[in-house]
Amino acid sequence: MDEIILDVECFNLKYTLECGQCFRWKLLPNEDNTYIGVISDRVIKIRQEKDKLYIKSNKIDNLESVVYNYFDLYKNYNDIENKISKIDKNIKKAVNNSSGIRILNQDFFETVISYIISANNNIPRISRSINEISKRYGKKIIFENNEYYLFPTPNQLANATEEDFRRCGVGFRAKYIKDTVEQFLNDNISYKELSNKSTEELRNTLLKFKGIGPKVADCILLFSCTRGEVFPIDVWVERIMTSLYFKEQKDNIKKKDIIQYADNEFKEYSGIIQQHLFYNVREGLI
DNA sequence: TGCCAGGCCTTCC
DNA sequence: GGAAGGCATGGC
Repeated sequence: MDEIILDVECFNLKYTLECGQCFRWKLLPNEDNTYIGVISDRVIKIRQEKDKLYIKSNKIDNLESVVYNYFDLYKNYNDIENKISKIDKNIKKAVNNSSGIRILNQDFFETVISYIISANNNIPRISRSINEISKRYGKKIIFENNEYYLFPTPNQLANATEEDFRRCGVGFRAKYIKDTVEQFLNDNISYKELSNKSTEELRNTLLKFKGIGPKVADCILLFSCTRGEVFPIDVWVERIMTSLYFKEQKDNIKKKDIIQYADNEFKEYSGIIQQHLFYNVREGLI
């Protein structure tokens, strides 16, 4: 099997895949810092040693550009981390703890469904549900004698019922998923067309789907639409932002106030800062 | 047992 | 437009 080797800078595979923005990558036991997962139409096995990535796949054509795009390797994160470290001492500390996190560019439809599932849910169960949906409806790929499944297209999910989704463990979100799949099919939604919209327009489009509220919309915008200026606020980020920046008013702080703070202070780097904060607070580092 | 999980929808004011 | 209550399910 061919393997490609890429030089990278300011990149940490572990932090990037374990900071909660994606749900399907699996750390292989008995292999050092090696992950296996799916990017668009192929299975990827990837390992990092210092500033080198070692990558294998069932599909070798365009592999380099697919990996570059997915892991956002075209961008200079040294510059970004230097800039945001100057914002304040909290950010500096967080970035120092998790240097090398990158914002992934994930598939739009998969991200929409994944984050609908994420609402009021926990990460292990989110992963199980997404894997179950892929296994039942996605294309099977054999790689190194194991079976993997692509995330299904809207067409592949066209005949799945609400009850079918419920069997994948998504609970009350089944009807939201069913509804969203129907909208994708009826309106023939393609990311290519949506990508021309402004962030505000695109958010409003997403908010029309059942099961997508402000937080889920912002995650979709950040993790699959290259909108780095959004600042998704979940319970963890709300907690840490309140304790870091709103200590005096902690009893009546609103999400609106936190978003305004991020807009003013973090600006176009809100998204990457949010990921550092999320990783740090969940790992108990700050 | 009761509470929580990367919130959102519906109902009611 | 804003505040409550309900929601599937599994882990702790």
